[in-house]
Amino acid sequence: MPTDTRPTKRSGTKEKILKVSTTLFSQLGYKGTSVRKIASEVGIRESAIYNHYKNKEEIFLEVAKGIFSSPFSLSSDEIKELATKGKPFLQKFALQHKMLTFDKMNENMFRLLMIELMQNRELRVQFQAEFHEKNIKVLSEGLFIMMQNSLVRSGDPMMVSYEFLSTLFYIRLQITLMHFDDLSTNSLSTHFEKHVDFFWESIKV
Amino acid sequence: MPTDTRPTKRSGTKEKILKVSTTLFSQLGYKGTSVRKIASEVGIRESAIYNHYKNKEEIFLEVAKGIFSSPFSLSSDEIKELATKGKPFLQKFALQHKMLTFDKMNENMFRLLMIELMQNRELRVQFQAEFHEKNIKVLSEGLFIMMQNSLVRSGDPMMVSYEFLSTLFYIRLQITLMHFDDLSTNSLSTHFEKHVDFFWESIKV
DNA sequence: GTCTATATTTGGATAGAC
DNA sequence: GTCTATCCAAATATAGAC
Repeated sequence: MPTDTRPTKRSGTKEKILKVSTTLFSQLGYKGTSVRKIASEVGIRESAIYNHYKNKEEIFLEVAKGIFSSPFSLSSDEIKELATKGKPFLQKFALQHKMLTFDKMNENMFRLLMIELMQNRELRVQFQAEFHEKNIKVLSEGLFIMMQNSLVRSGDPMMVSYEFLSTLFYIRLQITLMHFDDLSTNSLSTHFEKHVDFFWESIKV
Repeated sequence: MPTDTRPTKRSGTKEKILKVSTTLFSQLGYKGTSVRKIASEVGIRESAIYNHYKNKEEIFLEVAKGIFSSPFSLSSDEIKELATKGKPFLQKFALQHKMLTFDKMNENMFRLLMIELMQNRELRVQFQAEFHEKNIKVLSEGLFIMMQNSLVRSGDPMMVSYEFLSTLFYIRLQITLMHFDDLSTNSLSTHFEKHVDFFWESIKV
């Protein structure tokens, strides 16, 4: 059987719907985005949408899947290795956040998260687990090692992680807001590095 | 003329509309809140709403006015006085944020802000000016004085203020999210104080 | 100032021809 | 898989009686 007999005809319409929807949802939110608008941008009629997705909700859920999927992560081994060096661990962590912040796709996802966070309980639960707790865990592991090695002053690793993470979040929020209005983020782009420098001075022994 | 001849008949309906709208907008956002729902909660018909407000937008703008109006502020004199003592300045500032966070009305306003921030340009501009810059200014003034008096290590007051403010914001966001789902914020309620303690240790000479 | 009735628009979704 | 046609529900808003 040399011929490709996959059932999916690859016209790409489904992918295009998803792409257009991602942009619209991240700019207008769930309620602000109509199936009409999606269809219009894709270049097909509303009814044709329903050949690919059961309803608007299904499109949104597909889009929302991408919110907490990060292209970056630190393995337990990487954490251990970097943490013994001290500052480079924080630098790496902050750099990953910076890259996410300036990545177009992740920016859309962050915007969508902010829009729907107050209106979607499931998203709040996921934010707590997939963003907050996950990041606190990674940071705590690193900081715990640094404390053991007397690289940083001792304290509650979770609490110190909280301090470090919260500023990264705020920088990301501000940059995302400015990008929305096509404002320059030059002055903010170095904030990630400045934050690491300030923080390291704060905790190093 | 002993009789009160004010043109406004004080039935209180207009105030009730505003109150109900505030709650609904802060829970469901602008698009999620219908005039129907507002009228129903107030206990009148939709059409009666229009005797008090021109349209839905006008109600929203009236509600939105309260977002950046804070019952707290620090005068220039208060800043100078507290800043010379060092830590008490930061404690006072953080305490004010804590009170805002746990005040029902301000919690609604913060929620509304978060919902509409990504969808309303005017709100983004106001957030930058009325929240971010205003707070950075107050903090910078205090920190500048502390640096002059050699109470804290020298550095860029604006940058240090940014570090301090961002964590307050993140704590507030988390608490607001948890209150939305009726979750206990016991473990978070002391974060404001812990943040001040940690931060003071970080910057004090 | 509130009501009933109604106009109008917008949005989600389906049926059936091609 | 896409189109036209259509339906239905929900939402904003207005007119006019009481």
